[in-house]
Amino acid sequence: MNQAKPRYQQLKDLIIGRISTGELQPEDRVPSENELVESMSVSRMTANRALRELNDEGYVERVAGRGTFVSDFRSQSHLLEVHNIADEILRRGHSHSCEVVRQSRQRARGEVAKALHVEQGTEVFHLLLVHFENGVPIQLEDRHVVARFAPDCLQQNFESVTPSAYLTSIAPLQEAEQVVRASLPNAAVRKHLHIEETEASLVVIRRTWSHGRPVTFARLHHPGSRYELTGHYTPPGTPRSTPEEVVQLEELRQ
Amino acid sequence: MNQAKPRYQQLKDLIIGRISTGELQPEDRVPSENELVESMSVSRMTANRALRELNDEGYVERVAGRGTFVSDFRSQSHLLEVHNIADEILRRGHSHSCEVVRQSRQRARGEVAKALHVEQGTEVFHLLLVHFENGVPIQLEDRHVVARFAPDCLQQNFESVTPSAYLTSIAPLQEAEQVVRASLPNAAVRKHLHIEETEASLVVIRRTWSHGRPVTFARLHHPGSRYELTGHYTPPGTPRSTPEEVVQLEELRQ
DNA sequence: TGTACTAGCCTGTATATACAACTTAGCGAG
DNA sequence: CTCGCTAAGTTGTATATACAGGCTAGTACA
Repeated sequence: MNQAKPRYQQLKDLIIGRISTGELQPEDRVPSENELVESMSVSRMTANRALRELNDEGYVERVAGRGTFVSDFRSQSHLLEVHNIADEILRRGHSHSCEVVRQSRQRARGEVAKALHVEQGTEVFHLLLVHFENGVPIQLEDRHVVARFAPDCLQQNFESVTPSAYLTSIAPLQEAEQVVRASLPNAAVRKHLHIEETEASLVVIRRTWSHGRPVTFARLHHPGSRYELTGHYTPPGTPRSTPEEVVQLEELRQ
Repeated sequence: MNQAKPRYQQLKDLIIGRISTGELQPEDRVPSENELVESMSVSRMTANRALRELNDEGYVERVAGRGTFVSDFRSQSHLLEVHNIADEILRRGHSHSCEVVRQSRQRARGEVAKALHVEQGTEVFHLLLVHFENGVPIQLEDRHVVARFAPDCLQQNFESVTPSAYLTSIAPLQEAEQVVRASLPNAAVRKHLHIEETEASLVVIRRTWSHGRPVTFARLHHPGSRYELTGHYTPPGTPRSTPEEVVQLEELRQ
């Protein structure tokens, strides 16, 4: 059942791994194509494809004549792009960890049943996870999953596999809706996110479909002082903004 | 000064051109790699790279053994879509009104100067407007505009023409960046939005460009209890959601 | 000492070739 | 007629090779 991944993908995974463990820090030099040819026994074109795709995906930056270097920030992502908190953190070159607060079987009630298009009392799984960026809590994930789409959900270890990765493995994402809200979090949320009573939280409510049916419904709480959504809009046919401009925006955010 | 584009990019441009003129419709078959080898006199690897990147970018879908086909269009709106509060309100069938709190000439300082890429002390206009939906305050718009792009800004009556309409009339929007944050508003913001001390606000910080230069920088404050951003995501090739499902989401928001 | 140049590394692109896996149409045996 | 096989076309991947062009450090020369 386990397909052997293509060689260029193995190279990408290897390098992403080194970035995510912190072995490679932003600005660090990534092995050159010729070094990968030597050490990994691949052709230069294969090494080229791996590094080029990592460049396109924003993990690294390549400079002809100098080399390939780990990126500092993620290139623009659409606000609505369905993103995975773990990938987002890793792409920033930071470490991601996850703590499972609850992983249980429940009967769908009220809002959850309505959102998932199931009858009251239908079996669902409930996940409550805290995601950490460099040890600091950055997201409280409160997720319900329709049980029959994910029968082995309770057996998963979500401290090593992220729910996003698990869910896309059992059901391909086909559609998603998001609502973004600002609110004052209750005591339980404040406790998990380590925030003050006077701090707002940014809440993303997301529902995703597969095969025409709602599969999962999640409320993602973030500390207002440590998290924001960013986006970039360019009408068709406009030249990309230069990295310099993006840096300007970074400063502006402080 | 004009570099010759690489061959694979020329192929991509050619195919994108055929799609944008309508010569190639969604679901239509795109020339295969071997056909491009013949007709364009390139190697198969070059044709492969062009089609593979068009696939990664969502223009086409490739199926091993069958061929390459134009994707169903990606006209879904992004959360990031630059929207106009007045249009949004009118679209909901509600009434929009606007109160001008301040409309003055200023010298750019600190964050504003940096965001607009101008020297400290450059002349800018400052607008402070409150937008109402059915008489209820829904947005506090705190906007700075580079003066030389909008010389008659102070003469405008923003209670009848919205700033968005005015600004697009003087300078075509070419690029925009947004940051979305949750925060606890200060007393002034609370007063204008008629909200309690214990209510969070959703803040959209938006910067827009025209002709390669920042033109305006706005902070849009919204009451957390009465405003939210919504979005919808559909990967290429997925059937659209039915109106019924959207209605379901509306209910869910209550 | 200072400047100019070059050797060596790096990425970027392009080609020719090869094999694997998937899909479909068509053909042939039963 | 139907089932199954095969051949041809397609994408997916991998390799070896080649040349162009950017960058840098170190060397040779003035």
